[in-house]
Amino acid sequence: MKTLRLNSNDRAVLLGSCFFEKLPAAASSAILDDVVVSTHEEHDILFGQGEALDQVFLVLSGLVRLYRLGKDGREADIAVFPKGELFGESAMFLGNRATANAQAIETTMLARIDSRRLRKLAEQTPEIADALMQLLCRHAQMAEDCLAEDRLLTAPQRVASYILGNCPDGITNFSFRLPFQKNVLAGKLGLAPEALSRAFSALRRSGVTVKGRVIEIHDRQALERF
Amino acid sequence: MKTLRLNSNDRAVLLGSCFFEKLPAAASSAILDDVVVSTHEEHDILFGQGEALDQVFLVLSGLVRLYRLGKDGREADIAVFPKGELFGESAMFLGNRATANAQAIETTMLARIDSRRLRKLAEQTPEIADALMQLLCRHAQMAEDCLAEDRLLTAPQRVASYILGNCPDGITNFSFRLPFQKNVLAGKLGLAPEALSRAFSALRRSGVTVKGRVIEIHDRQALERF
DNA sequence: CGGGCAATTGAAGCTCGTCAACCTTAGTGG
DNA sequence: CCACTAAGGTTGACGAGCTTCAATTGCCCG
Repeated sequence: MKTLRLNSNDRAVLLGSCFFEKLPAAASSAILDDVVVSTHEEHDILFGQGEALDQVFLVLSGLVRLYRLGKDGREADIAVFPKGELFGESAMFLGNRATANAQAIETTMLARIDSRRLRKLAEQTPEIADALMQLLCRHAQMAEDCLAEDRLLTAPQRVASYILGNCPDGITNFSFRLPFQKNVLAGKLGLAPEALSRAFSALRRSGVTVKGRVIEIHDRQALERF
Repeated sequence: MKTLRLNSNDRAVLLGSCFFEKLPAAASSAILDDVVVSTHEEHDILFGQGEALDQVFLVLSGLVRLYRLGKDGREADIAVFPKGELFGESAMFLGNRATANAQAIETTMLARIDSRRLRKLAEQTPEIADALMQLLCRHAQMAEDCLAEDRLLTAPQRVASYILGNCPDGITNFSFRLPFQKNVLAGKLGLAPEALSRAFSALRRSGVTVKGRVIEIHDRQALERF
């Protein structure tokens, strides 16, 4: 891991991210004042469950996976964060201890924000507090969505749901590229890689073709009915 | 559903709840200024997924279940809120739309707080904003915990984990009473009632006895190893 | 004592995880 | 240009774990 200062490109990514987007410029630059940038290789562990954690992270490039470990060493993914996502914010309110592990899935650049300072800024600036609440809310929703899908849907249905989530409304014919390896998608959906493979096979009958990372939907209706 | 004003007992429950506990008195009474109380029978639906929702709820007595519906009518529990818990707060930040259904599991009294007003108060009062962030964080964690347990643990392990969560540290012999029907516990753990039953059977061999709603642990170590 | 509901138990079926083998692709070096 | 390798992905076979349905037991409150 190397640490750097913030360059202008990084700054653009930060300001364009979901969290900073709606903040007034003054608030943003107050936060960005002492941001540090770090780079990580694929498979690098960013922090581990239970460790002290006094920073909040924003993905400048690459991909980060949040997961927990079972007693037997098995891993369960909680979330996957692409470029522009802020994560690690919950430690801020839970005694500065990480509640999960974080790992870089690809070569990744992170912006690191001091959480104590951010919290102080949130006290002084209602807009920042509001942005934080929206972020927490979004993350809570993501987890609840996952939980509900895990409990209500079968593997092919979860995959169908993921595909539909990437397909604009009112279009029957559509194609898009997975933003990561199938491996990662499987983890995100709570499936073994083999199960994901079989799910794709099952969806072929409903007009889904998969070539490498490219997914084509030929009949949106059929997917929705699945 | 009947609606009432706030009496002194309700007020005590509110002020003693996790959310209000740490708030300065001025902030609390500002919020409680226009609180309304409503009563509900067992099985009453409090609100439904997708409905407009401009209130936040606090359980004064009884029990509330948050759940989502699958296409086939099956239900997946997201959370169960006992007395003193605040819920429905996420709608505040997501366009005032409920993202799940809520149902009274028992005869229940709710305090209803206008969410627009609460949000305004949060802007003006950093302590309220902070309490909200902690609440959101706790709820996010609860969902993540559930998700991780669902994915990492078998049914008996999840039940063991639930029992251990109700058993103070450093004690080998312990007994407590379930705060709700086994039915509800099954839902909370993402199990069919039959599966919960079988899980209890399996745990008998590890020193857990169940009589009605009373659970006895005779060997904490054995449970932890499970 | 009996009705009704929760809880338990049994049997059957389905979904998914696991293990192993195989295929495909890309990258490497002769 | 082609053989070789390595890693991701796919397929098959099998078993574990949970759901479902059905029947039974246990329990509370009339």
